Amino acid sequence: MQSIPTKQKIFALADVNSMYASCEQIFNPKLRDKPVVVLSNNDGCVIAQSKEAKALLEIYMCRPWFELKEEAAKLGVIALSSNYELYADMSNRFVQVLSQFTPRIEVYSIDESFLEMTGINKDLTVYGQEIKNTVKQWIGLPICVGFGHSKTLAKLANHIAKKQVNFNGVCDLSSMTENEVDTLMEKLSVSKVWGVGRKMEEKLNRLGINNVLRLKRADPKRIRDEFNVVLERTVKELNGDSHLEIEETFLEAKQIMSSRSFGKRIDALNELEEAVSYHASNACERLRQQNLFANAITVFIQNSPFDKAPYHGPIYTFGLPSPTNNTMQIAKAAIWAVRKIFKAGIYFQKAGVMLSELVPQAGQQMDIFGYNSDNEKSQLLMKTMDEINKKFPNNRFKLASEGTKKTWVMNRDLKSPNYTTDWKDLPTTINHSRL
DNA sequence: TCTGGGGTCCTAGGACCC
DNA sequence: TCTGGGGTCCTAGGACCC
Repeated sequence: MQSIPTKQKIFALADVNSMYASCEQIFNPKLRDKPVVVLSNNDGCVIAQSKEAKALLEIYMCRPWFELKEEAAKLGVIALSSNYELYADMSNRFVQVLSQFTPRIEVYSIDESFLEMTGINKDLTVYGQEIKNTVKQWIGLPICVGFGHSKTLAKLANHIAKKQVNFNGVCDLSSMTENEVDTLMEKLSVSKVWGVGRKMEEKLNRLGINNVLRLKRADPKRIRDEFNVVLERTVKELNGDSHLEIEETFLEAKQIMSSRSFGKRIDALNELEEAVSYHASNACERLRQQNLFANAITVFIQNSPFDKAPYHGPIYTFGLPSPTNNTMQIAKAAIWAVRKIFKAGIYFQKAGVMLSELVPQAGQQMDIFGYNSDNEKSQLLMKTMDEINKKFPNNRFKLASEGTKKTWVMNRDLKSPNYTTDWKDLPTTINHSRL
């Protein structure tokens, strides 16, 4: 028996255009209307391009910067290291503005949010323009908005709004006729669908499903047999049958990871200990922000897959004696683990710490002596540490084991100032003359 | 010299139990 | 002379997302 939807839902997806590049352009007028690229940590790869940079060369994305540098310089492309403090702050402001338009928002990533629009009796194309213009006016970010009867359709609508200029940044699939929607879908490759990556695209194409319309019309049962339940759900969502809800509630993390590649290769144990100690401290800070405690820790170190030497990536996971979020305890455990997996003569490129089996404060277990190993004194110390670090982010209060030399720290040579989160970087008339 | 970091969900297969 | 079947839990690995 087929269930008939009593009332179709409506979702919107609001997404910032070239988020990182746009943030940089807002605060530095010299970057406006210029080709700008933002680089990953260590200035490794291109992870964002302004629309001007995209126009020059689409394939910059995800390619290593050292290969592109020269050519980019000739084309007048300006490169910047990523400034996550700035992007995170702008992202919060973006969500603030969106909350003016609907009470139900799901912050999906740093640059996109789903909005529940069911029951909002307005011309959504007009409403979308209003959202777009308000965000632009209040915080300066350019966005696109897509509407549809499922999250998957809202995502697709957003893609259309972004790529097809005649939509002027807003696409509402929910008010179109089935024929109009199908015509749009027929022109899009399946890889544009949320949840279809490279592997699935290849397999779908082999089965003759080479555009979105064909995926929409595919038999869900067959898709489930050939692929999995997730893609089956996607097919239903493409048909306007909503299976994914807005997730407003803050989901508790299941694991917290801190890892990063080094600015240079490292073969000394003491430097690896410093890096691992830093990551333990960083992960613990995020653990405490969510009032969680970890039961298990994983430490890994690895050389680069791009180096000539064979891949070596030892990884060690073990349970902690009792759930903790104490930086000193976890850093000690991490150092112990890295000593265990360290091998001399390997030039390591990356290290990381992952905390898992996370439990909320209430679920904290007592150890066999009947009291928490995280006694009140150490809790107070952690709290003080977090408060100091919040006030002085550039002068962190940290463990001695993190070291002071930081030879392993990543390169961010081209980073812009922290315009919105650091008083001394606040844009002023004086700073503007410098820009 | 230089090739991101942080996640989630699902599945298959092994171990173990009755 | 027999070698079933179903359930659960765990782990590793694949695929995907931004």
